[in-house]
Amino acid sequence: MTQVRKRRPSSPKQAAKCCGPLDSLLDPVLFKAFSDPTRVSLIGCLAKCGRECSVGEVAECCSVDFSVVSRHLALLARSGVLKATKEGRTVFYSVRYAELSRSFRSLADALDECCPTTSARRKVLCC
Amino acid sequence: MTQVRKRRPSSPKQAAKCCGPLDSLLDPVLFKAFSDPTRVSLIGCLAKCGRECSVGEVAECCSVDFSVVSRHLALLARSGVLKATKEGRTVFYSVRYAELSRSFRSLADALDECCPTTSARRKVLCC
DNA sequence: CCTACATTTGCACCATGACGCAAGTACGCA
DNA sequence: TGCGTACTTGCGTCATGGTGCAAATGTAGG
Repeated sequence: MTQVRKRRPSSPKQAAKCCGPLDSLLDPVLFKAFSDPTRVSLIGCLAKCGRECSVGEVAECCSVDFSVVSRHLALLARSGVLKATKEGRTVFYSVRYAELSRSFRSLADALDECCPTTSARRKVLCC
Repeated sequence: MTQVRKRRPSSPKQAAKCCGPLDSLLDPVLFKAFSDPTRVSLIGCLAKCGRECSVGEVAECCSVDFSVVSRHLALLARSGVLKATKEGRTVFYSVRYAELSRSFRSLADALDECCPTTSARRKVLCC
């Protein structure tokens, strides 16, 4: 044993609320939505389409199973990336461009505020 | 069997290069870096710190094992989120604020361009 | 009501990834 | 060269998540 380790078995995966608005903007749920290549390709398909698409239409875009597409689209809707509109038995999905743009832009703003080159160099010690 | 499915067993997880700049900006690697709560808390710790931090300093911020912090920070550096600077046997990590801000801002721009409310409604059929 | 269609859900399988411990590496210093 | 410090890496374990198939659900139309 050559090293001191900290082992607090309770509360793994806690979110440390640290740096002002940055923490709330870095939502793991939103980023997880974009972290899978299949999901990204589905978003790309919807973007290329330029209109609302049904699950079946999106499924024609990619090689995975129909049910997989359904699950991915539902997850993306839950994450706030897509908007789901049900018409009869068909569900139309579309990209929430404006909301996403706003999220990423405010995240960029928050990052700029933290940037040591633009703001004065802070001396706050970590924890 | 009540449903037609497509099964192209070759090339799973292909990235469909669809909608102009959007696809290249939606890099799953970058988003995967932000998709883990522990990693996000480490980033928050570095942000709160406001300066370069060693692995040991960051490790004091959270409850996970030292080795876990080391791995997460290395991954974040590989993903382009952090900058690693080695001084002797100590590695200092800092957040690439400017680069990240630029990435997210250009992503927001690309999303705005795709937005049907700002640009003319397109009629392109998907696939 | 019955049937066809669009989508969702249950289940099993497998790959990936996060984690902790221990051992290994790299570096500075005496 | 030996020791201590700072970090990395190998390995086993466990949880999560992506996938495909089949069955179930929900919904319109005859």
